[in-house]
Amino acid sequence: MAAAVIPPLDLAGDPVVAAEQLIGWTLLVDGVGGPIVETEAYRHDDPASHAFSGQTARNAVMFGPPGHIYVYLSYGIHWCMNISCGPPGVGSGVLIRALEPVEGVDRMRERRGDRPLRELTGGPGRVGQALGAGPWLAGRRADLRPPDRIRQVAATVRVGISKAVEQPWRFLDPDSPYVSRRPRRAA
DNA sequence: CCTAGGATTAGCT
DNA sequence: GCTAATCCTAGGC
Repeated sequence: MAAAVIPPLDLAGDPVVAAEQLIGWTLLVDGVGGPIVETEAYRHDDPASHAFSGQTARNAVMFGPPGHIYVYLSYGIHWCMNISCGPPGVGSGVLIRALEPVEGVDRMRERRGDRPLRELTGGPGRVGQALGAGPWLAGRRADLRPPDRIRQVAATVRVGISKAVEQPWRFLDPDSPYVSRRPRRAA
């Protein structure tokens, strides 16, 4: 029988490509995490990107080497996790919007409360909380493991932004119950 | 210095 | 469906 084809992962190039390839890869922080099922790409020349206005102390990780963790505080409450992409100096990344809670579920529940699996890591703020994200993770190398199986990948428009809203740069596994919300088709 | 607003979520109507 | 919670950052004065 044919060997399973592991999708390639190239974080050093276009974050849109990386965001699609990352679906199915397992992300761990100190052993806690699981397969990524939803991402969004943020290009350097993208008005919706934190890197759009140039490098600052806060977004510096996006301008560093690919494969490192960029965290930011959303709405003053939620620490969201990204993986830096592209060649150093450019400034791009992929937001991790949802993953399947597989490794360290107990620790996720310690951090998120005793909630059903679907509510542990479905949403960028939830992923951050479940994996213990905060400023202390900034710049750490992302712990990524290859997919254990092939997944479907659907592209939709991104969520919660006010600029470049038409770009279909959100990717998700349409068969996973752990995505943050049902897919909406790109216009 | 001061202010507006955000890559969101939870809880209530 | 609507909105409060909560705080950091960029940008304007």
